[in-house]
Amino acid sequence: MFLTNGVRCSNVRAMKEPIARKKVISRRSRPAKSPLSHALIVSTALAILAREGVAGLSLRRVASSLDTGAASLYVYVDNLEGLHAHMIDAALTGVRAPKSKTAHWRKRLKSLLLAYLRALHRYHGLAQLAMSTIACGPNSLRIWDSLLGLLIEGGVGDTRAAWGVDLLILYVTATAAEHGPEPSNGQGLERVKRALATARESDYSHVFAFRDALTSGDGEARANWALEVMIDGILSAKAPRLRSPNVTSSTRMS
Amino acid sequence: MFLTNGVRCSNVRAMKEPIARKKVISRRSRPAKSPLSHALIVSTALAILAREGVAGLSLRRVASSLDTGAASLYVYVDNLEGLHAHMIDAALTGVRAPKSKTAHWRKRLKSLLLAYLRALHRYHGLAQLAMSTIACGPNSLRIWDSLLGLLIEGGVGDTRAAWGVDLLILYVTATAAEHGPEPSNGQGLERVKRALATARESDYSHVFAFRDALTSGDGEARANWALEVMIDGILSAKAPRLRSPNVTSSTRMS
DNA sequence: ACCTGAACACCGTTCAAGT
DNA sequence: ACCTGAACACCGTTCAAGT
Repeated sequence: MFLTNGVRCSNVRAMKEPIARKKVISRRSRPAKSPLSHALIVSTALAILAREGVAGLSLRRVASSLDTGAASLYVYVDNLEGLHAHMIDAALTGVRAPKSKTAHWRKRLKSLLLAYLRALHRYHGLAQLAMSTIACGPNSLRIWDSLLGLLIEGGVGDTRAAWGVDLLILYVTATAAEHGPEPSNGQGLERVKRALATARESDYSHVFAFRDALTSGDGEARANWALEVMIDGILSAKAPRLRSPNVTSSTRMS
Repeated sequence: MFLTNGVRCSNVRAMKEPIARKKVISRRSRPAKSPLSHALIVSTALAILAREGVAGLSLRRVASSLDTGAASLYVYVDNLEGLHAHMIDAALTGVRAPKSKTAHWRKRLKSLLLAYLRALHRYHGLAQLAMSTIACGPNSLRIWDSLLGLLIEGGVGDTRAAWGVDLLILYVTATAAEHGPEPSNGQGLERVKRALATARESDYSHVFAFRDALTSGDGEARANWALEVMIDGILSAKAPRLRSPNVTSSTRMS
């Protein structure tokens, strides 16, 4: 209730300030302008990200959306990076695997990873934040847990499961960051296509031969293919050899 | 000559300014303070990145290292993002695959990818730049070309080669960005370990069971394993099905 | 053609002061 | 306990003016 209200407030304020004067007549008639909270700050920040992308996101911008100064946020937020971490976790709320036994584990695994990909794509630039801040909030942990469970169900029960999950998540996050709906990346892709188009056969014969294949397919198609590749690889890979292959490690001694 | 000199100059100036007064007596005795150039700006920026990390890198900082104002750089550089792109390509200069036939293609492929990984790790935060700016300078093209050639040598001659190279490069770039030597990521890893340590078995049973495996191994060991996984996967994968599977695509008609 | 100072419109973060 | 204005030390980029 408060959350949605807060977000809408920020929406209104974002487009200049015509109503503002009419609404702020009395300081008594409303509860001290929706009493700032951690959740309100995070949801407002996500709303700004959705509307203006990563370039428009700043503590000052969030604060002005909330009709206050940036300093006020520091009661609820450690710093900008901390806010980013909480934004990521909040955006991952709905990301879940299909119910157990409704489909083959492999299908459910891919479904969860693609849901994660779509969540990152829902907000412009969220994936960039996810690349610079390793997410480890409750929603991230839940997703890790599900992924581990699905690989275990698929018979990958050793260190491969842990490293495999790491690989899968890293790939999805990175591909979202690279092929995200960000304007800068849109330009980036154009730049790449131009570079490929001007690559001469004498200099870069293989790039020349594959110049179309290199940029073919949309994001989801490529992600689909890459996930198949990695799952196949994880299934057929050897478990990595470590100093001590199972749980007992030096860290548990010290 | 000028490059190295420029870099050293910036090095000196970085640690306060004791010699400065003695050196800048005459404006005639030196060639208008090493005449600014694209290459000089890029190498100076890389030197700053190496010394102060991504947080210390800015156009103003580069300019002050070069004893001028930020505005002066715009003759040689489009903007900050353009500078980033050139820095990445410059840092990739020495990244090469071992000579043909000196080893199995698979060994040479991994060697090239690990050389790329090490190049990204040489400068703190360069990988982060590489994630936000798709590199497509001459050195990047050369690396792409080598990778494609090696996969082709390994019998992967269709669209898999193009998408496979994309996957491999994306992974290496992303893992360098995530496990980079950046202080922020150092903190990040600590945060993750703490989050894993406090994950309760009742909430996240699989994460709990694999909490050690999830953070075991150093960067290179994990990269090694992940590359094996992906190469295996690429070799055994089906070629992705597209509207038109080979070179001829709609883009060549228009 | 190249360089520059000053300005513009921003940042994150801190801190003394208010309530 | 919570909020705030003002300040600090920065940003990228533009532009008129100089040489």
